Amino acid sequence: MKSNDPDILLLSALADPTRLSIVRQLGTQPGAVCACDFTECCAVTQPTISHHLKVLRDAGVLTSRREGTNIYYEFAPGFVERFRGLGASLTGLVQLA
Amino acid sequence: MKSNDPDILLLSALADPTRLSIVRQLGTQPGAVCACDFTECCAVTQPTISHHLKVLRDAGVLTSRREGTNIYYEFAPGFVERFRGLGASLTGLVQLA
DNA sequence: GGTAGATATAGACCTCGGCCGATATACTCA
DNA sequence: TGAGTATATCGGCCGAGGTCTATATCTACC
Repeated sequence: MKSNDPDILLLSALADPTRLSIVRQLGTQPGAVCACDFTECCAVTQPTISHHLKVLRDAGVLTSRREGTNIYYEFAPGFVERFRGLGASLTGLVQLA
Repeated sequence: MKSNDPDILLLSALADPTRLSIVRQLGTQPGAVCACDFTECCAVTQPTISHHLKVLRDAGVLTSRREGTNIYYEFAPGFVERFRGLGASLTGLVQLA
């Protein structure tokens, strides 16, 4: 399977219940969110959350910055546009208003 | 893992190289495409293509109609809008122009 | 330096799903 | 009805990846 297509990477990153919960939680609040706040939303352990955050980072969905001992995550710049562009390119000629 | 979230179903359906190739091929030509035409785009056997088409159908990406012995696939009505809406809902408050 | 808290990494386990060959089903036409 | 073509289903194999526990790394503070 292994694909290096960035679109596959992006879609795969979002196509997981735990990761989509993380992304949704980020979407419901403005600004960055501390990694420690994600452990509540999903019934998984801290290492698993950390793993999923890495997947989302690698896919270009999120970016992170350290602040003391905490690490804050937020949407990567251009992610929204990128997701939209993907949808548009998928459907190609099939145009809409 | 098993999720019944329709968004997960949709994203999972698209997050596969073979299926994304199918979707892209559909996007490059207007109207419906015969199932027999997908066997060329990907280096997989006919049963595998059939399997992927079923996944895409079940996820609500495609619809099919029989025409003699051939079966024609095309984007499900509202798929484009649904994909867009998903992107918008994911990013929630994170607004854009 | 030493301790405590937050996050990441390593390694193992097990399920999910993509792939195939074989076969079944659906349709057409003679 | 029987042969031929197109598509779907079945059953099994195997690698990818989600999850865990244990442990390492990083930072702050005393």
